[in-house]
Amino acid sequence: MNDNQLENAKAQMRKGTLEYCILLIISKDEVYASDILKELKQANLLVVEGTLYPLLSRLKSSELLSYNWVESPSGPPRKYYSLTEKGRENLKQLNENWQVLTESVKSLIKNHEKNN
Amino acid sequence: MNDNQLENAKAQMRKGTLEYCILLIISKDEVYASDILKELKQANLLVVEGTLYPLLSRLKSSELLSYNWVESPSGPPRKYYSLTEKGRENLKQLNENWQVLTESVKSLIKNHEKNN
DNA sequence: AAATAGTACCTTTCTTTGCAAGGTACTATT
DNA sequence: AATAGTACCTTGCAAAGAAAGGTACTATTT
Repeated sequence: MNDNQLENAKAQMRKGTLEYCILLIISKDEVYASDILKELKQANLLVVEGTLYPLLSRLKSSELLSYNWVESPSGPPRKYYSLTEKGRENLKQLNENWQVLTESVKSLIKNHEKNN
Repeated sequence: MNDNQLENAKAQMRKGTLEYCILLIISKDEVYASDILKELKQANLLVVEGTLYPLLSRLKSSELLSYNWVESPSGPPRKYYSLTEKGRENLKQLNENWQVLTESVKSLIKNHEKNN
């Protein structure tokens, strides 16, 4: 049993937003994996390669993302991702859902604060 | 492969807040499982028994929760849960973490909106 | 008294998924 | 030729949500 329950719960929170955040990032510019990792890091949302690559693949095969290969100035070629139409549609819904969720949590906080 | 990617991502978001929300609910009053399910439902956070019971057990064995048996006016006895000291400490940290996370997401939204 | 319905607890089984670790391959530099 | 840096991906493990099924207590109906 893992008894770092606190870190665990924090990780859970972060995970929940992962896909949403990645779609957000890709919605602006075409980016490749390292760009995404960098932006998530700047936003305090730590993610590693072993998480990101499979997730990008899943989103690709669900047709939310497309990519094209672009040669790098130095090193191997890169996969630059962008949102498909379906991806944009999806992101819009996740935006709404995120708003609803934060409101829900806010109401729970309000109804349960400072009674202990 | 499950290709309801949207529902999936929404579920992910909800899951991320689950433990936090449950601790919030228990922080106010002693409650038993059905109370928790009811409150989560009211907050649009659907959860089922098969999710809740194992989670409560985990929180118990991590010593964030304690319970006592209370006889029901009709039916089998109930486990009424309350937060331990450790549980309250934990909740405080999750509160902070939730604030930080929502700020992070907010900044991502700000930096990536309406450029498509 | 037996059967049924309602409530409350819990477990088994399956699937998804995050992540550490390891692997391949391309380019540039030493 | 060897090393370092970058970029892609996969393998294997563990955690955890959820559907379905199980046990047991009480109250009501037949």
